[in-house]
Amino acid sequence: MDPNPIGFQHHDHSHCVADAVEAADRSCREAGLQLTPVRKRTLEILLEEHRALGAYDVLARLSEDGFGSQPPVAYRALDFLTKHGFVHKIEKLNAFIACAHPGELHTPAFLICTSCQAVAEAETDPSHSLLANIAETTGFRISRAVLEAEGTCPNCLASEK
Amino acid sequence: MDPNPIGFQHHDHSHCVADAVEAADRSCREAGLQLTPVRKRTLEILLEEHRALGAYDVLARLSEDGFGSQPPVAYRALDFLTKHGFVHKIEKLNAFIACAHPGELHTPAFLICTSCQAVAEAETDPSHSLLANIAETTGFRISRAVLEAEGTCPNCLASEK
DNA sequence: TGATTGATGTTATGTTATTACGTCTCAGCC
DNA sequence: GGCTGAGACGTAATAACATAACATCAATCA
Ligand SMILES: [Zn+2]
Ligand SMILES: [Zn+2]
Ligand SMILES: [Zn+2]
Ligand SMILES: [Zn+2]
Repeated sequence: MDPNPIGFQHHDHSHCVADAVEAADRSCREAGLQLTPVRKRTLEILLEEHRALGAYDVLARLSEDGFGSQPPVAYRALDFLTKHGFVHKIEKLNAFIACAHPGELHTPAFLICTSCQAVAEAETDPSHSLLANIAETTGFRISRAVLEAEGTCPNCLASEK
Repeated sequence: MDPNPIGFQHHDHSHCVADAVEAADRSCREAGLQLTPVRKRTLEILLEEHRALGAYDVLARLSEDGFGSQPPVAYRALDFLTKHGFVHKIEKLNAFIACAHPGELHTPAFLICTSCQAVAEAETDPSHSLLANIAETTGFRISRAVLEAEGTCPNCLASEK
């Protein structure tokens, strides 16, 4: 299985890390946010891997790179990036992944392949959202939604046969 | 979708625990499953509380009742109940809650009030499911879905004013 | 200058979950 | 009866995930 899928397709990975970091940098400057070295490096790590990483995986990499070696170092950077939409947490995996569609405000849905561990981020249509409908009928006001599905990705389905 | 999710309304709780346990008992006998004392007691505990409980909360109660005191005791019972649809795990809370609509196969959606901690289980319409649509367009085969929303429940919205 | 804020680091601890292994029971079979 | 395999339950030990509390430093600003 491809160790490098975005969504479930192959792609040229060589430039997208730098581009995404650059975009985040610009976005932070505009918003008055500090994309500090640890934070930037954390984002790079997630982009390079292009898959969901646990906080301790990230921490190990940061530590190798000369940053602090204690859990709060990773958790704080991940919190910042998550809070500002550059990274998402996959609740089902207790893991983090770089946003595949940064910039726009969105409610992502994740498709998690239990065979190859790939994670794809799909966009949802807010107006037709299942949860929005439920919220409307029940009078519940949603602030954040978690949409995750486990299953088998197209690649793994194909190779099963 | 269920227009009347259990969770945000008061209701007479006195009989529903016994009824639900009875139903589970019957269902297990029919399916050739063993609803053993620990498993039954675990289900009772979750039904009595009628809210999401952590595995260690459940464990403490089981231990008080003379069952084992080590984590696997709770996790194994919860795994059994979850696997067979009597209990759901709320990923966002790392907690477990008794199913509000047992018996039918379903993909529940949870509404989690961050103000009062109430959790409501709403039914979803599989055919119109957001994730089902995504799966169709991407070729991903879903085996399990996690649908959870955090926000404010109708009761808390009302008392905010 | 002194106060405030926000970022980073550390130590220590808390919370959630699993692995590994021994025992018991019961059903199926000789 | 005695053997065997499967499944349930118990324990000890450990792994994996996450936060609290506190010290330091730099930038900002009255
Ligand atoms: Zn995203
Ligand atoms: Zn796959
Ligand atoms: Zn349910
Ligand atoms: Zn509430």
